[in-house]
Amino acid sequence: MASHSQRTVIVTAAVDRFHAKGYHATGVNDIAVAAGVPRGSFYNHFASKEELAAIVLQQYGQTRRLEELSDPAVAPLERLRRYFEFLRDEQVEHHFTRGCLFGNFGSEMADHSEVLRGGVEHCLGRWRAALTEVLAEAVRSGAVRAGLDPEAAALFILCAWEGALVAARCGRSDEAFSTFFRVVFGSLLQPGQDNAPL
Amino acid sequence: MASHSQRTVIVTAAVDRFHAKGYHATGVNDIAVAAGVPRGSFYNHFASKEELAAIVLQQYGQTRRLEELSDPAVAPLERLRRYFEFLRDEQVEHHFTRGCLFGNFGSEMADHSEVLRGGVEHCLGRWRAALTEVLAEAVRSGAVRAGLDPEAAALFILCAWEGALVAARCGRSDEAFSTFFRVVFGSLLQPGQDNAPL
Amino acid sequence: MASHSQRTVIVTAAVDRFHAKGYHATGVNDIAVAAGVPRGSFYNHFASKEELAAIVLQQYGQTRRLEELSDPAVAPLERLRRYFEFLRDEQVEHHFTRGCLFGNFGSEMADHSEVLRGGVEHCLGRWRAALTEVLAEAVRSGAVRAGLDPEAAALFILCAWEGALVAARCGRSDEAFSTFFRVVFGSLLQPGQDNAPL
Amino acid sequence: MASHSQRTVIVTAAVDRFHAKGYHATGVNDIAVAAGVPRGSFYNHFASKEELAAIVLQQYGQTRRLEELSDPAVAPLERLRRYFEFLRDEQVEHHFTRGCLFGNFGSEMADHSEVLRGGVEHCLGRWRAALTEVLAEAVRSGAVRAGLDPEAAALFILCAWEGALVAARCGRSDEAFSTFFRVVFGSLLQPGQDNAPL
DNA sequence: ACCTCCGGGACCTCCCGTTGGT
DNA sequence: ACCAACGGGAGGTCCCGGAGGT
Repeated sequence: MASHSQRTVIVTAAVDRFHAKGYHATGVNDIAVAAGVPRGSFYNHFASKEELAAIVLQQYGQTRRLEELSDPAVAPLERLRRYFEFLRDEQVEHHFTRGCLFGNFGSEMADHSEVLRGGVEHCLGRWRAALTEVLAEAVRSGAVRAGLDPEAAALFILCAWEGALVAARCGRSDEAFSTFFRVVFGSLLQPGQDNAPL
Repeated sequence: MASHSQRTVIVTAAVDRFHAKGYHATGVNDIAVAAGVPRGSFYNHFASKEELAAIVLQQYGQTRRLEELSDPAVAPLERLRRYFEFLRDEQVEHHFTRGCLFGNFGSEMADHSEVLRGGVEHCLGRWRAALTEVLAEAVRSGAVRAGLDPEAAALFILCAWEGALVAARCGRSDEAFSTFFRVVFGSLLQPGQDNAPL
Repeated sequence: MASHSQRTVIVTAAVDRFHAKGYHATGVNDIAVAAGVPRGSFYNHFASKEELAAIVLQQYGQTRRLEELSDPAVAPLERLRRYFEFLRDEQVEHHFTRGCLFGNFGSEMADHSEVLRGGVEHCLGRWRAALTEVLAEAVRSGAVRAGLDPEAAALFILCAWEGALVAARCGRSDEAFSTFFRVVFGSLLQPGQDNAPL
Repeated sequence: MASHSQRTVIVTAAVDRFHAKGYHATGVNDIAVAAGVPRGSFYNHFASKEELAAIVLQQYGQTRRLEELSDPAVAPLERLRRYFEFLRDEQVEHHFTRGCLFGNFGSEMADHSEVLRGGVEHCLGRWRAALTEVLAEAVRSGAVRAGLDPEAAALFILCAWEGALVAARCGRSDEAFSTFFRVVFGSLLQPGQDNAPL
């Protein structure tokens, strides 16, 4: 049990460090220090830094609150908006730093680690699936036009969001976020066309 | 000239290495080897790896073919499409690896290097400005609806593209690219609404 | 114990190398080679070269035989003389090279490393305290005149000795040492005045 | 001529840098930057860093104001006191940093560079000779007791001073200096013995 | 005569992963 | 099961000195 809790402590610390500094810039030692465990015990719990990173990806995924996307108490489009507002607020709190661990790892590691590329792919897939479901609901409820392809829209919106994160980090401003909201909720997901605000 | 040949060689090699492996995973030695210069000579040309990376950013920017975006011989929307087709083909040739150096550096380094964050911001700004100009032309020519805000659309499209690059790398597929084209050219930039393909 | 044996080996080697070559001219690698340990292990034991140097200072202090200065079996003045004869003989054995690590580090590093400056200050303070005690005993026993201020005399003698070390190294002769003995024991610490040999 | 003045600029800058940082910690580049000359031109003027250091030693010697020690307008003992007050004030101005370049180079380099060891020896010899002369005058004038050996006293005082410099640097206080003055001028060079203040 | 550029080598530091003893 | 100690190797940086062109 002790070992299990220690493992949890390491993973939690690793989520934070990897998110803050990226894969290469985070040392095994950084993580051990942040977790308050002796460095030497690291390899009792994880075969390698890479394996830990894959676990961290899963753990980070559980903080993405995908369950809120399927809350039946809220209208689908409103749910979607609230969801991205949550993501946006998270970034604002961090002063537009850190971005999304999926995008960060994808960008830094996809070409160099099959396990991390696959991990990010899996996580993004689950994310996309959740978005797809919300959008499908919205179509069914008539909140968006019938012709919208939920799967494609989910992918596109997800890409736009990930790109907006990078732009916001580099610009240290929320312009990319506000534009994201304007386009996605004011135009892309609007039934009519006359009121397209973009 | 001869006196700068070695510097140029280093920058060229560095563009390739940084693009392929990212900032942290690329060693000064990697670059020196790739450039075929002794590593001891590196600091005769660049104050630091970070400074070189900033120069690499500029150099990479010059391979983005922004000038094609202002070719008056081609209709604005067609120009824009061809431009992103060029970017897409580049990725396909690399089998969906590497992505965009701007996004890569932005994601990996924006929080940790002011000079690189600023460099990416600057490059993205020039990129966005070029996109804005094309879109403004498209509006003036009636190719897209009059209400479109060229500046906002440019930022959004740029974000969507950067996100698509990450998704394509992680999925090793062009689905993100084809979706990008469907949405951007089939819906976002369409004057009418009946044909919205998304 | 075994777990500290390597650390001890490194410190011992470092005392020798720092003493022989000074701080800057001694590389971490020099020390590792002298100690017979792989250089990669160095930072398992010491946070930095500077930290090791501080430890070396303490270790060197323990070879200064301060305990001989408080040997009650020998008359205070005789004790003092024997003590400096020991120091002198050490230098003669080394053919007037190396000098005193305290003086060397003080001269080379005091302005550039607070930790080493403080370390030298501390060591010199303990040295001075031991000298002060001997001189106070000598005053109490009447071996030197009652008016002598032991604390001031200790500092002065210590300074004169450190200076003599530098002079002897540069002159490759013991003239500075013999003069030191003539003045200190023949004049400064003499009760009478007729026999002042200087 | 231009080359000669440039050489002078380099030497002047080198005196300052070597004095402030020591031999090893001062790079040829540091000196070139401080002198405002291109680094590459350094070896047009000096065969090596070591050669420059030897020249710097001479140059530094000319700032020691040895001529003041032979000013016939001032009584010998007063001259001597004023001289060391000048040296002391110099240190106080620098907040007890830097010390004496002779002692610094002697301590750091005597064992490792014959040319610098010899240079320091020569400079200290000239210094000692000047002190010897003042002391001999003092003896002749009856200001100090007839039995004093000027040559030995000069060496001893010089050693005590050099040691005091190191102690003052490490302690960041003038205690070593004030003690030096008390002992040298209050005791060592006093004709009588009853008033010996130490 | 000058000085840009060059370059082999070494600097201190720290990496990630393993081993051996408790 | 744990973890201090280990270790081979590489990290970015900078050294002093020379070579070659202006």
